[in-house]
Amino acid sequence: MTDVALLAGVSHQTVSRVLNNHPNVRERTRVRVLAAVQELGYRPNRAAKTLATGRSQTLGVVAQGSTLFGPASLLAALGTASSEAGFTLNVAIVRQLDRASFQAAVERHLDQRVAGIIVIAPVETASEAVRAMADDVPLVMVDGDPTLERPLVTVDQAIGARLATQHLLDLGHPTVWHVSGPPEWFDSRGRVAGWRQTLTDAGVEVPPPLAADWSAESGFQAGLLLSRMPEVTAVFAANDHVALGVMSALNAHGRRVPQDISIVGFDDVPEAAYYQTPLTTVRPDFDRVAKDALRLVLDQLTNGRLDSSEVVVPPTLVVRGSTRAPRVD
Amino acid sequence: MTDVALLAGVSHQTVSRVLNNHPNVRERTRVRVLAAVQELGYRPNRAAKTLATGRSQTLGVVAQGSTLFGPASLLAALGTASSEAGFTLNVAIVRQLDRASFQAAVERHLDQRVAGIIVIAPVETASEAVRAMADDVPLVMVDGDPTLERPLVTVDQAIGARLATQHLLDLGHPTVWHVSGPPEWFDSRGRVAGWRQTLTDAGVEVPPPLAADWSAESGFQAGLLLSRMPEVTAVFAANDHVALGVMSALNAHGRRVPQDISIVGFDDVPEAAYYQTPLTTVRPDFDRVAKDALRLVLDQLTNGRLDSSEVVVPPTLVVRGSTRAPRVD
DNA sequence: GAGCAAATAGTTAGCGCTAACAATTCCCGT
DNA sequence: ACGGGAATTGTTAGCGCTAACTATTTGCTC
Repeated sequence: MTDVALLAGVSHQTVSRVLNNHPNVRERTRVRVLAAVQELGYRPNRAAKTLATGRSQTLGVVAQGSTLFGPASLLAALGTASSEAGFTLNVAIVRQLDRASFQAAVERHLDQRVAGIIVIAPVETASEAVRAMADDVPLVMVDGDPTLERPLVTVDQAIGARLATQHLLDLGHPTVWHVSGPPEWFDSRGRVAGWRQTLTDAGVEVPPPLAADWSAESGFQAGLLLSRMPEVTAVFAANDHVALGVMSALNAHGRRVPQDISIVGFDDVPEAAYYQTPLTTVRPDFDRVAKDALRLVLDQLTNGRLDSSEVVVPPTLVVRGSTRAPRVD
Repeated sequence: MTDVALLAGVSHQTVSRVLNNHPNVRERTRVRVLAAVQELGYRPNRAAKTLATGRSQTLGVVAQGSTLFGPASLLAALGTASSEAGFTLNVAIVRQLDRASFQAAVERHLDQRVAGIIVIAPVETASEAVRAMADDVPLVMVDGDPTLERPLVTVDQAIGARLATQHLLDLGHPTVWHVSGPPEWFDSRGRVAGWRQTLTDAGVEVPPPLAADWSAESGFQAGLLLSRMPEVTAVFAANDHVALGVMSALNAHGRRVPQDISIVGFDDVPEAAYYQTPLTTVRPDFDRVAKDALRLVLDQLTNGRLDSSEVVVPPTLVVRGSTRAPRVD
C-alpha cells in the first residue's frame, strides 16, 4: 500500500480512501491511485483490514456434512449468492449437529471475525446450540426452529405438504398416507404438520405417519409395510429418495404405481422425472432461500440486529406420472 | 491477550508461546496461563495472527456450484477432513469454471492469505486457469488434469471403467457400449479411456461412445438411441443418473434391464440400490480423495512446494441386479 | 482580494498477534 | 559456592490496514 501511495504521490491513507470508496477524494487523485494500483498489481491484505476494522468480508456457514440433496443445494446456492455480494464464505462442516461440535464451529467463525453467520440448522440439537449462542454477530438460520427468536429463512414445508396432499385428495383418494423424515428435523415436522392439517381440513381420516430418515433404504422399509395394507392408495413421502424406496418396495410386492398407489415426493431431484414411474413431487426454491438468507444477514449488518424475522419460501408442485385417480373397484 | 498475561502474571509473549505450543515453557507457567485463558474465556484473534505471520489457518477451496453427487460429496468430505486437521475452509463457489471467474476466486483466496488452495478442477478451462497461476501458495487439484505439473488427487477413473467393463465382458457380453459424460471433463475422459482400453485388451469391437452430460435427461436421450439398436446388450454409463435415464428410455421402448440389456453406472449414489432395477455401479472413495488432497497440501506447507505428485484412489465395483449374462438367442 | 467554510489530503495511533533479540533464571559440575 | 551454558521469560518492533484527528487546499461570497 505504501508503494502504491509513493507511486501515486499521495499518502497511504488516500489510497485506502480510494479503495474503500470514501467520499471526498478528488477525481484526479482517484484516477492516479487506481492507475498505481493497476501498475503494481496491488491487492489489499484482507487480514490487515479485518484486524483494523474488527470485521471481515467473510460470512460463516455452519452445515452438516451430508450429501442430502437439500443441504447440498443450499450450500451451493449460498456460495454463488454470497460471492455475488462480494462476500467470501467460510464453511464449517460438522459431522454431527450436536451442540458441542456446533458450538466449536461457531467459535471458529467468531475467531475469524466473520461478519455474519448462516446456520443450516435443520435439527433440534442445532437449535439448542443457536439458542445458547451469544449474539456478537448477525446470525440467520436456514431450515431451523420457527419458535426460536432468530431470523429464519426456510422452505415453506407446510405449503409444500399441502400441495402434495391436496393434489392426491383432489384426484379422489379417500386419504393420504405419509412416510415422514426423521422427527428431529424441522423440515419433517413441517411436512407432517402440513399433511395432517390438509387431511383434517378435508375432514378425512389421518392415518399414522411412518417414520423414515430421508434415505431410500428407509423408504423401502416403510414401503414394505404399506404394501401389505390394501387400503393404502396414496402416499406422500418425505422426499424423493424415500419415495423411490417406497416405490421399490411396492413394486416388489406387486403393487403398481400409479395404478394401485399414487405417490408424491419432495425436493424434485433432477432425476425424479426418470424414475421408473416419473415422480410427482414438490420443488423447493433453494436459490431463493439462499438469497433471502444472505439478505437478512446483510440487513442486520447495516441496520443492527433484528430479533426475529421469518422468511418462508413457497415451493411448487410438479405433477408427473406417479399420481392418478384411484381405481374404482 | 494482554489481560490474560496480566492475570497469569507473565508477558503477552509467554501467553503466545503457550498457545502455540512452543517448547521451553515451564509446566508451571503453562498451567497458569491456561487457567487464565480459561477464566477470561479468551479466544485468540485469527486475523491478527494471520497478519503477523502472513499465513492463515485457512484452506481455500474452489469448486463449481453444482449439486452433482461427486462434487458435493467431495466438498463435504473436504470439510470434515480439514476441520479435523484444525483448518478452516474458505469456499469460493463459482458458477462457471471459466478462466476469469476461476482466477477471481483464487485471488480472493490469496487476499485472505489462505495457507493452501484445493481446486476441484474437473474441466479443461479450470485446468488452463491453474496452469496460468503463480504458485504463491501450495495448491492441490482434485479431479483435475493429469498432464499438468501440479499435485493431483483423483478417483481412478480408468480402473473404475475397467471394473465396470470387464464385469460386463466376464458375464459374456460380446461388447460394451458407453454413454459418456461431457468430453471436457477429465472424469469422463478417464472413464472413456478405461472403457476403450478394456475392450481393446479383450480384443472386442469398440462401439462409438454416446455423449451425455451427467444428467438423467441426457441419459434418456442416449437411451432412446440405444433402444433402437438390437445388437446392444451391455452399457456402461458415465454415472448413476445417466444410467437411470438410459434405463428409463430402454424401458419405454420395451427393452428390459437386465434381461435384454445389462447396465452399469458410476458413483453409487445412496439410492442406486432402489432403482426399479437395482443398479450395478462403481463406488469411488471420496473420503479417501479428500484426505489425500488435504495431506498433499499440508505436505507442501511443511516441506515446500513439490512439483507434481499424483494420488489415484481406486474405486470398487458394487454388483446389483442390473447386470447379468446376455440371453442366448 | 480578503475571509471563511467545505472539500481534500496528510499524520499519528493503534487493531492483536508473532519474530527476533535481550534479559533473566535455572541447573549443573567442580 | 561459583562460572557457564541451557532453559525460560521479557522487550521491542513491526505485519498492513483504518479511524480520528490535523493540516492544507479549494471555491465561494462580498
